[in-house]
Amino acid sequence: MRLTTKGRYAVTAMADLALHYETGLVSLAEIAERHGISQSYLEQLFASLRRRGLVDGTRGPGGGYRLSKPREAISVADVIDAVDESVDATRCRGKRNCHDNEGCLTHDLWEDLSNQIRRFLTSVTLADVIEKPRVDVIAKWPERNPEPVRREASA
Amino acid sequence: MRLTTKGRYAVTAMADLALHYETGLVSLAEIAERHGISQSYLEQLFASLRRRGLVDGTRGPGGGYRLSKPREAISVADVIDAVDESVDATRCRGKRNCHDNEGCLTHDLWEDLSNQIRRFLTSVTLADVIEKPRVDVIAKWPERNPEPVRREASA
DNA sequence: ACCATAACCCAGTAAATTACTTGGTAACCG
DNA sequence: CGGTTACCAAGTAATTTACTGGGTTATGGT
Repeated sequence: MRLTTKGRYAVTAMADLALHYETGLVSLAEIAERHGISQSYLEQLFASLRRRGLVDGTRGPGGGYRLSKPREAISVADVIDAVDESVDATRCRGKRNCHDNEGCLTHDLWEDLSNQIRRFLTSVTLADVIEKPRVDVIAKWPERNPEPVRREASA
Repeated sequence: MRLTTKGRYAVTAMADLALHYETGLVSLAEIAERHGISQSYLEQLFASLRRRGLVDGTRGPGGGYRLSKPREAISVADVIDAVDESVDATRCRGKRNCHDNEGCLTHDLWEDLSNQIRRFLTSVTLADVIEKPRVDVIAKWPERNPEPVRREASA
């Protein structure tokens, strides 16, 4: 399972682009400055984002980056996938060969967890990120067993 | 966000204990053998699990470990917490000082993600893990925006 | 009493990954 | 034509993970 500073930086930078969508192009120098991220590191991340078609770059003075799609059309999952490779929680990367060429005892668990995470990150767009009403409210799901330990399953 | 082999090993080992709950004590040698995990590494993990009161150990010949509570009373989150420290996805570990001593642009997002993950892992017990009907079914939530990018919200 | 077995404990290390640096080239604008 | 910015490739420092080694302590069997 991969979810590190790299992915966080990428989402932060993309959120920045989303915020300044009308302003026009945003340079990496600005983003680096605003969020305290190494500019060269950002360049690497944007190389990936560009390859995935999430941003367009323009060179020369006054150049910079902009989102290649509307803010509502880019999910956080898209961004993380681009730089982080995957949010897969299984060891076998989906193939069911974790132990002795068959699924390990916990394979299904990690697969399910991966699906949950993916479902959540896919449901949140850059537009959601930059408008402040907590996305937790947006993505609210019924809580079934918030405290499974201390009580009988009454439902 | 931390969710690595360490946590997976721990959950696998605990699931093994859950499976052999009636049999009595299970030695680390058995677990190591069955799942291809280094025994010394397991010892470290079980030190943490013991400190958290999730398992009881018995020394001497015929000794080993057993769950200190019923299988239904131990969640996957308990296990991962014990060895992995946290499944917190934020950089600031919950404190809102990610950038310039205030919450960064994406703080809420990671906090919400952490809550989602926690909610899921808390809802799955060791009993769920070892009985095969996919826990995905158990923890099934209504899908709101499975593919937000490519279609209108028709629901 | 003794020995084998297992938990228990501490500290070190190899491998992998992440985060970042350095040093360039290519397009664009005035 | 010179400065600015994206774009590209490779190397390195720091951190973390996964694992090893060398012990001590409790217990059960003979």
